[in-house]
Amino acid sequence: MINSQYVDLLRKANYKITPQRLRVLDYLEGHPGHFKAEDVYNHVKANEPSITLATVYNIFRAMIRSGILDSFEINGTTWFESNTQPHANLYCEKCHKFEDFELPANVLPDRLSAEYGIHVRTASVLLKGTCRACTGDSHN
Amino acid sequence: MINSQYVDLLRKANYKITPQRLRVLDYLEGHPGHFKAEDVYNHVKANEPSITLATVYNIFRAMIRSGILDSFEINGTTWFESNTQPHANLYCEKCHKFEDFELPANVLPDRLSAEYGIHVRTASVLLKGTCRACTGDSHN
DNA sequence: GTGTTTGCAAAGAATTTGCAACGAA
DNA sequence: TTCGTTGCAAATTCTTTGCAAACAC
Repeated sequence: MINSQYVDLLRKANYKITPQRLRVLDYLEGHPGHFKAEDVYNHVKANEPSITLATVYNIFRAMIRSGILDSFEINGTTWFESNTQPHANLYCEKCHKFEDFELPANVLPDRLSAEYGIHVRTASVLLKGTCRACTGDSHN
Repeated sequence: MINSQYVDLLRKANYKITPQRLRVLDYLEGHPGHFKAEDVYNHVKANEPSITLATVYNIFRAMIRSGILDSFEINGTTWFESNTQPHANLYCEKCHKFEDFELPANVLPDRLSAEYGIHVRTASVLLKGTCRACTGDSHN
């Protein structure tokens, strides 16, 4: 099964494998991009009607601690993503979608740690502006 | 007066110069680092007792639009800073203070815009980890 | 004078908490 | 069996809003 890597990560971090957590992993499989708690809540509710938003938040915390998810905040809401590799997130202020961009090697956490004599646990690069599609768009 | 540059920026953006806004500028002058709305509120209250938190938020919005302040979010609260030059903010998870770091030229907004064919209006690099002081600290 | 800003109280949005019942290991 | 997890409701925290009075220009 395609999610077994994530299941392993949960197990390694001493989390139990519950049906709710498996349904969230299903969501990740089908949605490689960026999502809010409510997006996942709405999706999981279809198969697991008793689940609550609080449980989704709870599960996200476990998954972040397991190394499955990363998160960042925009305008008071937290966005999650399963791309845990260092990268830049561009939030398009026109179409309100995200686009990922590679980061130059010299801003990767390890490089920053080494260069500055600090310990960088997480690094998030958040760009706000206009995405490729909307920039190329003539009618704006 | 040392704040005249900020006053000019407010004027250029068509904002009026009110006593409350001047008191917030006073705060900036004495606090070059990172602060929350409540920090400024508590400080300004001393000279302007009728000010409210809502007004501070209101003033911050005007100052962001004037190019005086930048902001970013951590754990559900918004932090503000008057350093509007591109840089990385390290949030130390041990001492809960911030430390600023220069960014390599290839992650400056203009470079990213050019390289990726997008328009980058703001770029925020947020590092979480352990600051220089706490990393060098033996007892942890 | 005119339109902006302030102060106040109340609303809003997102996330967390407490706790009893449930369930994975 | 045991302790972590879920579901539910309520609470919290941060930020915004509506509106009348005050004020900058």
